[in-house]
Order: sequence, then C-alpha cells, then structure tokens
Amino acid sequence: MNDVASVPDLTGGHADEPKTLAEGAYRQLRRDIIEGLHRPGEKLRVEHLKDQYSVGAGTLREALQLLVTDALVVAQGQRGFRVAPISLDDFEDITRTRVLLETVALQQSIERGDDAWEANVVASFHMLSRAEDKLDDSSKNGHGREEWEQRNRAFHEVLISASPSRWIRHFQNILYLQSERYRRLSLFRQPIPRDVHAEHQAIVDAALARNAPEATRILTDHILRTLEAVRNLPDDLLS
Amino acid sequence: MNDVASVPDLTGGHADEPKTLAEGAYRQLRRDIIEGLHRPGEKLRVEHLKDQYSVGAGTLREALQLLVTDALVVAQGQRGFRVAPISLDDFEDITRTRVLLETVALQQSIERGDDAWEANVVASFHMLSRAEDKLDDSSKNGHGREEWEQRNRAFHEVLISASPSRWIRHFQNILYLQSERYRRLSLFRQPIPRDVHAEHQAIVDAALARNAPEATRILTDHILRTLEAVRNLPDDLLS
DNA sequence: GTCAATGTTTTTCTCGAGATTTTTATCCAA
DNA sequence: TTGGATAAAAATCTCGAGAAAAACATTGAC
Repeated sequence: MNDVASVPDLTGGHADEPKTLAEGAYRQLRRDIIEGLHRPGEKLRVEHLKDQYSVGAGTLREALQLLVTDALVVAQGQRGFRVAPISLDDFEDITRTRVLLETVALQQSIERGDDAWEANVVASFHMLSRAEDKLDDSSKNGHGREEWEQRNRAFHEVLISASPSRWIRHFQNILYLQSERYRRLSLFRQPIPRDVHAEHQAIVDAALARNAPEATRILTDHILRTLEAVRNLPDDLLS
Repeated sequence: MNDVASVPDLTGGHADEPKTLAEGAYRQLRRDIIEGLHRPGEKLRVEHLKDQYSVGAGTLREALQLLVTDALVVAQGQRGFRVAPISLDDFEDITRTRVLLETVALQQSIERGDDAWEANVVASFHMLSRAEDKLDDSSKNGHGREEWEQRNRAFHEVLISASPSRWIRHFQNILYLQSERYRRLSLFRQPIPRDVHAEHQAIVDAALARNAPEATRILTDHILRTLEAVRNLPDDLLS
C-alpha cells in the first residue's frame, strides 16, 4: 500500500495533474462555475463549450456528467445540461447540513486524532495565515484569493481528517464546494473580515486542547457567519 | 404547473421511464450491481458490457459515470471502472451516517409534516405490509423481494419527506442505495424476520403521535439491526 | 533462477458524423 | 390580435473507428 505515513497533501487537493482530458475539462469547468463565469441557471450547450475547452463533444459530455456528481450541474432528461441554480433557501440548507456533519466529524477527530493530526492542523493553519497576510498586503488580486480558498478548504479538511467516517468526509467535501460558490458572492462585496483569523485560531486552540464542546461551538458560529453575510446581500445577486 | 396536489408517487421512485439509452443502461447496471451480479471489486470492461447491455461504448461509459455518482462504481484515472468494493467497516460507516441523517430528518418531518404527509406515511406503510404478506405466502421468488425492496425504500423515503432539507434527503438516498447492497447479502441467508413488520408499525405509530424521541429511537434500532445481521455473516461473503 | 527489457495484445480514451428529439419560427384561421 | 398547427432550425443523443495508454507475455542477460 502507498499510504504508509498518511501524510495528507497541504496543496489544497489539486496536487495530481489530471490524467485524462475529460478530467481536465471537468476541473476547468468546475472552477468557472464556482467563480461565477457560468451564471446559475445558465444553459450549458455542448456544441459551444467543446470549442471553448478544446475537447470533443463526447469528452465534454463526460466532464458535465462529473459535475452532476458535485451537484454543480443538473441534467434534464433529453434537454441537456444547466448550471445548478442558487437561492438563499438552498444556501441555508447547505450551511445547516454542513454544520451538522462537520461538528460531528470534528468531535470524532478531537477524540481520535494523533500527533500527526495535530501537526497537520498546525501546519494547515499556518499556510492559511500566510495566505491571509498576502491578501491584506497586496491588492485583492485573483490569484491571492484563489490561494486563500484552497488553503481555507485544506484547513477545514484537515480539521476533520481524523474522523473515521469516510462518508461524512465525502459529503462534507460536496457541501464545501457548494458553499464556495456562495461565499464568492459575499467576498465580492466585502473583503474577508479581520476576525476570521481569530476564529480559526480559536478553533485550533480548542482542538489541540481536546475541548470538543468549545471547538464545535466556535466552528458552528464560524460557518453560520457566512450565512449571515450572504443574507445581507442584495437580492438580485441571487439570480 | 403539474404538481397541483403534490401527491408523491408510491411506486418506489422508478415511475418515469428512462428517457435516454444511457439512463436505461444506468438503471439496469445499478440493479445488477446491487443484486450482486457484478461482484464487488470486479473490473467493468466497456468492450464486454456494451454488448451485454445493447448500447454503444460511449453510452455505456456515460452510464458508468452516473454510477460513480452513487459510489457504486469507482473510476481510476486511465485504468477504467471497477465495482466499488465492500467491507464490514464500510457498512458500519454507512449505517452510522445513515442513522445520523435519517433521525434528524425524521425529527424535522414529525415537527413539520401536515395531513398529506400523515396520509402518505399510512399509505406507504400499507403498501409495504402487502408486499410482506406476498413474501410470506408465496415462495421467495425474485420479483417479490424486489417489490419489497422498492416499497421498503419508499416507506423510509416518505417518512422523512416532510424534512425541509433537500441535501439531507439527497445524502440519505445515496446511503440507502449503498445499504441495499449489504442487506441483500443478509437476506440471502436468512429471510426477513417477522419483527420487522412490528418495528415499522411502531415507527408509524410514534410518528403519527408526534412522539419524535420515541420514533427516532425505534428507527435507530431498526437500522442498526441490519448491521448486526451483516456482522453475523461468514467473512468470505464480504469479499 | 531471478530480474530487466522489449514487443505484442488488450483496454481505455477520444473524436467526428449521423439519427432523434426539442426548440424556435412561420403561417393560417378564428 | 390571439391561438394552434405545420415546418425549419438547433441541440442533444448515439454510434463505431482510430489514437493513446496500460497490461501481459516472451525473450535475453546476469
């Protein structure tokens, strides 16, 4: 087996290059949808997109099918594909379900995490902090924000990585991807507030102190805060 | 609009015919995998299967991709598709996650369900009871068991149908499909025990009495019982 | 006898064209 | 002007063949 040391990658999950054209198109499309380049509800015509992403029709079709797995694209019978619509209700559902799963997983992680898990938590938190510094210093360029997104995701992933439930982690991955789409809307208006760093720090402290109730409480507040930010957005952004 | 009365289908969810060849192959393949016709871990070669399911190579490929969504098939980079392996650990994970999601959803359902929900619960329970009768009377023929599976699934689906969380219901669907695969193993050895009907009856009673703690307790025991049955199976069945 | 390298065979992946189905546009009658 | 039916257009869905990769078998050297 090749997971000898079980050292998770801190690169954000996109370490290995796509081994197939379809997977490459899938990743490109996924980022474009999350970034809002393809608007929610928009029709995704294979004939047009195949040129844009430089693949054949069948290959692009396969990429779209993969996106259906992530629920970022919906397929309707004999009527093609469409970007999954968004709504405040949907984000509320995503957030509450995410809180449910992520708190349980964090609890298990705090119970069972070993030294390596603690080290990974500290390391990914450090990576995230550095990305935050870069965001403050330089202007809000696109690459910096993307890097922050990757490291924020890695941080949350590492936090629950010691949970024994692969299914909870799997569902959490899907939900995180979904919420990324909504968070992008709120970040577009207001930059990352300063206290986010403090919240992350508090989660790390409580987790390392093996204080599960405190850690899950802070994590819950932390996730719910993004919901509030989206609630305060102008309605027309949730087209 | 055509959902005037919001009457859910009690046919087990496979009411509408497949509108595309790919979807047809997908459903056939899904049943064959759940039924164990394709063994866990088995390699699924497109060239062989395309004749067996009477579709083109690209179409079968698409069907396999859909199965990846349900986690019944795993795709490995440039090395084709494979039936998802099974293990006792996996089933334990599936069961515990299912308990977590289904109890929350049932609680919400009991809180918010209206008259129509109550009627659907009673109706689907009746359908399930009839299927149980047929199972007892006639021999354990294949069709009867399949019908029971469909109605059992419909029953559990209706129970949580009043939950407002589409995401929990979505995840529950996936997990139910997974557990069906394992349940088939235990049913193969021992027929459905008699007290399953009593358990279902107790859940219905508690749900209609709006006794959420009691209903979730029984539901939890009910789901965990299948885990015990699988635990007592000979090890070699979990190949 | 073991191991590495090479060549063959199988399988997957990709593409473009044809067959169906859906969507849009046009026309005619009420 | 509105409504429905017919015809044209566009898009989806499907298929089989060719290119790329992986798995397998054979051979040869140490």
